[in-house]
Amino acid sequence: MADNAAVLREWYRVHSRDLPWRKTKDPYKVWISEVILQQTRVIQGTPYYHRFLKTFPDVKSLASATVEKVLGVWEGLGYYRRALHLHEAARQVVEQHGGKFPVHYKDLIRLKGIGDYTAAAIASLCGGEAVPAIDGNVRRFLCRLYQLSLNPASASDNQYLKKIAVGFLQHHDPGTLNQALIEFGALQCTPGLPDCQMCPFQAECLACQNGVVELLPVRPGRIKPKTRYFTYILYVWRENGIPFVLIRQRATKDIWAKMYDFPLIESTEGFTSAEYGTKPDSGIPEPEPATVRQWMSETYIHQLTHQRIEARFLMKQLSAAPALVPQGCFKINLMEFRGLAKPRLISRFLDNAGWDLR
DNA sequence: AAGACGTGGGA
DNA sequence: TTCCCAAGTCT
Repeated sequence: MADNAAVLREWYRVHSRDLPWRKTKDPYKVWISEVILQQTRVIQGTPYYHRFLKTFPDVKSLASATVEKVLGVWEGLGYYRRALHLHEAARQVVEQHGGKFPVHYKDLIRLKGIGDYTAAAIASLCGGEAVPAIDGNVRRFLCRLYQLSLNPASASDNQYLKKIAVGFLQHHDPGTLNQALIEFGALQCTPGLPDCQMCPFQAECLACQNGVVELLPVRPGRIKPKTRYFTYILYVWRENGIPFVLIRQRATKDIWAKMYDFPLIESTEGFTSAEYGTKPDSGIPEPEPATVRQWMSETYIHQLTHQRIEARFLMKQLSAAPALVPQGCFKINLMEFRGLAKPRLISRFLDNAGWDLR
């Protein structure tokens, strides 16, 4: 084959973006950037990269932080499990590597939240290891270049793709080559409407020659999002004129693991304020003291990749703090709650209807 | 091995 | 409005 690696290096020399995490070979910083960029656009992740490193400049500061603090910095980025894994992996590094962040694939792959791609990226960028870092960009480029209808769920297909990528890493700086492969997929060999006229591989690209660029790589079938109906119950009261609410920390299995929101009734259908309490599964008992007045918010539609949440907020204003706090809930002053990590849905509600709570 | 896990942006 | 995502990992 023509020297694709050389073509790619030259393309990268000319076209690579000046991204903040490319200025360093510190594996800690590269790790943070790689995790932030998982399933996340550069434009969306960049402010978080700066904020995260400012808050946690090194692995030890991250390891010694509380999980609440880590989640708080991550608030708004999504896929919050990443923040939990980051925290856990930092502790692993302190305990198992004396706080020195590893740069070898075999060590990296053992860390929580670091999979095949991220381990290879850090190992090649920071350790010079010749391991292929195949992300969505690289997969797209290679599948098109060689017209491969690989099954993304097939382990053997992915092994095959790795062998092809390794071919690009021979005799050169593997970190730079991996970066170049990724950048090429991100900027030139884009998912939709790539500008193949401008592509240095135009003559060699099998997908381009055969007019199947748009069909590759093969995408897994998409599942239609399921609708869930949330009715949040907001117990609101005042202490010395300051508004308080009842909140709770979410479980680890469902969406928004370990983040904070309000007591919640989930139903198979939405129900109205009037229906609240009349349906069998509208659980939470009437508080003591009794509700002074209550009203229902408008419906908030929260569209996610795999689910659509229709949420409403039933405000129940109490004359004083509830005598009995439901299991798992606790009282908090509304201002303090603003400082806790919460899903976007809750932030939106607070920004929007927060006035009602005063 | 398939499904879950978020968000904001663009077509 | 609705759909498709964007530098994956975990279970």
